[in-house]
Amino acid sequence: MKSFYPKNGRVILHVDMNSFYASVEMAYNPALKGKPLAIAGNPEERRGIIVTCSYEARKFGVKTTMPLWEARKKCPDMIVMRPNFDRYRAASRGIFDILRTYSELVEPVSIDEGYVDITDSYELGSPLQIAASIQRSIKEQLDLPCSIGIAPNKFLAKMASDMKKPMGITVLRKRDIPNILWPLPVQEMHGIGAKTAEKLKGIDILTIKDLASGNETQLKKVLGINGIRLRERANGIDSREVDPESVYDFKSIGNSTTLPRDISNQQELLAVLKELSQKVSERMRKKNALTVNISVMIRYKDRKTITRSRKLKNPIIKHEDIFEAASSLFIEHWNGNGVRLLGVTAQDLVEEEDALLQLDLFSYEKEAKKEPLYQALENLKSKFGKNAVTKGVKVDALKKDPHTDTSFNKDFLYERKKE
DNA sequence: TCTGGGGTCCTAGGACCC
DNA sequence: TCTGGGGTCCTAGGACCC
Repeated sequence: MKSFYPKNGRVILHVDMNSFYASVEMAYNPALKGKPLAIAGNPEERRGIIVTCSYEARKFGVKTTMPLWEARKKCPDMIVMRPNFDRYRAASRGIFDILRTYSELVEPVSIDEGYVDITDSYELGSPLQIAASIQRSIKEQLDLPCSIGIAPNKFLAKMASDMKKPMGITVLRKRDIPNILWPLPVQEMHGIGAKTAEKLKGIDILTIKDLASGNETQLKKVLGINGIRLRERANGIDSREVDPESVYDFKSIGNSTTLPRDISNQQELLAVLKELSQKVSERMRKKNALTVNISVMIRYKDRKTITRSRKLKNPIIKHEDIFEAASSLFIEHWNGNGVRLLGVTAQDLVEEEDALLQLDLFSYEKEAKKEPLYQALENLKSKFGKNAVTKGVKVDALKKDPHTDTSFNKDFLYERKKE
């Protein structure tokens, strides 16, 4: 079995839940099984789009992101439910707990899909046996269906999991690429959407095979660096590792909302921004993240959407500070027309320690002009509390300080931190 | 009768510095 | 009088995915 894979290669699974939200509802209420079911937002609040639907509903042509009225026209007997996110999150936790019993190298990529590196799990059986066991466990323990792709890298595993649904298991070896991957139209590829497919059509690239042998200079001209990467993927090359830590790696935290009706009253809009700021702040606290960049999104009633962002001098986390940044951005850029959607996003997140470092350096630059370093640090300490003085600050601050005292080393500073 | 909300990554142009 | 070229930061927007 191991000889199926290149020497020293990896064995990666991509586990993809089938119509996840709908399946969770069916597991929760088995009377729904076998029926056309859609999870959709409330049309009264202008959130009436299909989020997920069961395979029975798909038979009628119902698709994700389709407006609810259109889906109902196609499938009048469809059962429609509002999303129960707590339920889905609980199911998701259960799934990843199961996956982690097969390998420690589990990387969730969204609520309903993830990669598992089973290269070192050979004692549990062949890759095919492991995949079958995972699929069975998830079905038996949680009553949820999934499809699994088995391949030597993430990209191929992802493509493979898409090939048999529901409850499929697909092996995609390097040598299968010409027969299985290459005949597919290029837009089937993960990472290629309508726009990219259109651009590729312009240079006569229609299938993944065309892309695999495409002219690099031409691809770079049309798609930039992404063109080169897509060509690599089309050839089955992908060196990304399965990274269990990436879940903790947040780049931004944002909340947005489509308003139940278009609003052009500034007070009302500011009230919405305030609520969004509070939500963002709350989520940041849960993750111990601060931000140095706030952005606001405004979608007007004609659906024209703008985003405006601002870099901040100091990291913030309090909802008042977020609201202040968001509201000033809004007031500066809102054109007065009716607003359909508002969003607030904290971009450029920094961890608490790094944030203190930035805070300190900023303050230090001011202080250092008048006092020697040790005095400046004392002042910082009294201002921001002892935790404000972190190891990072000292090292950087020392580098910058013209009055550096060599006895003023890191050890001393570590001690200070412990106080 | 319309078209959600959560993200990531990349590009491009202007400011600014050397 | 006539102006280079590289690098980085900031901002806005686009493309894509689930």
